[in-house]
Amino acid sequence: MSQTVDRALSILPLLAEGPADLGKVAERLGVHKSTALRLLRTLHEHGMVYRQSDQRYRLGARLIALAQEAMENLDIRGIAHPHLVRLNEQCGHTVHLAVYEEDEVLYIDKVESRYPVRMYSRIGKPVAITVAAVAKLLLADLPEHERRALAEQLDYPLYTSRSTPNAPAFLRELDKVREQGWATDLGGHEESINCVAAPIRGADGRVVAAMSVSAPNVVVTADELLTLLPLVRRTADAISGEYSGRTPAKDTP
Amino acid sequence: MSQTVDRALSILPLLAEGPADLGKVAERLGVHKSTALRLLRTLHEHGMVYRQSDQRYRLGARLIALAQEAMENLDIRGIAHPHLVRLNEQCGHTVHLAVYEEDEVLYIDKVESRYPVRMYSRIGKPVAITVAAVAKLLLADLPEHERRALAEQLDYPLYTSRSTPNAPAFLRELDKVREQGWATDLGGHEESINCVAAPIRGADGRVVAAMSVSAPNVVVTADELLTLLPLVRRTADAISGEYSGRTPAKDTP
DNA sequence: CAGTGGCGTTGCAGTGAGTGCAACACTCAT
DNA sequence: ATGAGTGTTGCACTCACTGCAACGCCACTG
Repeated sequence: MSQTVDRALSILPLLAEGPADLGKVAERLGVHKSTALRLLRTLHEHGMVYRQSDQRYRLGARLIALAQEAMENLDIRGIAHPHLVRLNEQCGHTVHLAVYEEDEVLYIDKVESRYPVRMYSRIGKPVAITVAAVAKLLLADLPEHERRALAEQLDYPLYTSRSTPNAPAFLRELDKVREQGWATDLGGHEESINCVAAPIRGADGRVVAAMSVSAPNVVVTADELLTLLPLVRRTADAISGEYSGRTPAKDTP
Repeated sequence: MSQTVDRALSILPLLAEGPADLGKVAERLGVHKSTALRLLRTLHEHGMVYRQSDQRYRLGARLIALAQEAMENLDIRGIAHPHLVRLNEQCGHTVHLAVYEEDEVLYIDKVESRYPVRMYSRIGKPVAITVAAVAKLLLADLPEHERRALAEQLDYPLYTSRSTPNAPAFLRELDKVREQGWATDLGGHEESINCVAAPIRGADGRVVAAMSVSAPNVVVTADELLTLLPLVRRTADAISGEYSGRTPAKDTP
């Protein structure tokens, strides 16, 4: 809509790939160097980009700080966090909280496993949308046309032999997940890692977030992990109750 | 420099305070509603803002994802991380890694304490610049005029009775820190929390990052924490060596 | 249910902000 | 020295951005 802003914002993902110099930015944007310079300067004034000692630009600190505030303001996160911690204390495994937003699912909170073997993930990282248990729950709740449209436009990378292979299989899986009210990922993203997930709902019953417990095979088998399902669902329901205002937040017990 | 981009970027910190509707954004920017609308639309197309169900805008997912990539691309972080983990395994306390950038110091990595009592902090959060041990190290290394200028323009909030009260005291503290090559924060930010920190230097000897170990009084006294200083310094030096290319990265031992 | 106020949205004419050019300054290699 | 490769500046042109006014839409409300 606004050409100048559009160009300026296009610089950010470009720099996310790695530091770039003025010439490269101008080239990638398809504009004159002087134009790119002015855009970069404006971004710089706002701290969105940083000029390192070799004169190249990279993403700046303000961006990180803003993202930080953005996450703190997601009220579901603040409500859920103590519940996630308690669940982690009970089962010891990695606990994740994720939300859906504009064709992406991303982790917004995480409590690390207390076992020495940990899985790799980071808050803020978009999840493997076609296989992650939390993604299935969040997408399963979308209106049908939106869900179909999204499923069609997605890529279906074969992380493992158990990854969801294509859109029809994915849609079937989503139907199943919606019906049963919980989801799993059994080695669909990384061969040896299993997850079990449950939805968090708002007052209107819509799924606003999803949480999961993940553990590698070497710690517990998939079957053992599934025995945690009732606990995970109870936790998710407790968060739902508090989020939708049905249950007042408990005083720290 | 560029009015349109400048205005658009000004929207982001505004939304970081909390969701806002079109009228409020226009008012705060001092522009017409239609202008604000176009800026917001452009931001929206890039995923920087999100329009929630009540039509108000808040910061979007792409912003969080970008910040994520920004941090992953800081090479000091990748190099330091295994060292931080090892240090945490040895002492059990919370370990932080921080960098200075454009008048701010922010945490870019963290390994959680293994004790049940943890301190609050988050990756990406700007630190209390006038009291944090890592901040002292990073600022102490700035060129003198820059250091003085920054010290003058800072606020000196009295978090506790031991907080640095004003610019002259802060500059004296920085001189001391620069001379001794390490820094502490003994209850200057939170009454019961102490930190000990050491600098990480690049090939040219300039401080590029700082790391710290933090623990609350209830776990170890300040004196006990100080006995960890040699270990912290050795770890910082090991990271320095690897970062500046003197020591090749070890194979996982 | 017509009336009213508060929102977001659209089309348009005017103009000033953004653009690209060309020349310049600087730093490295050769 | 000489050259190629950077980033930077000043300027004339013009097109993209601006603000206005009118419109559509919902939620109240008397």
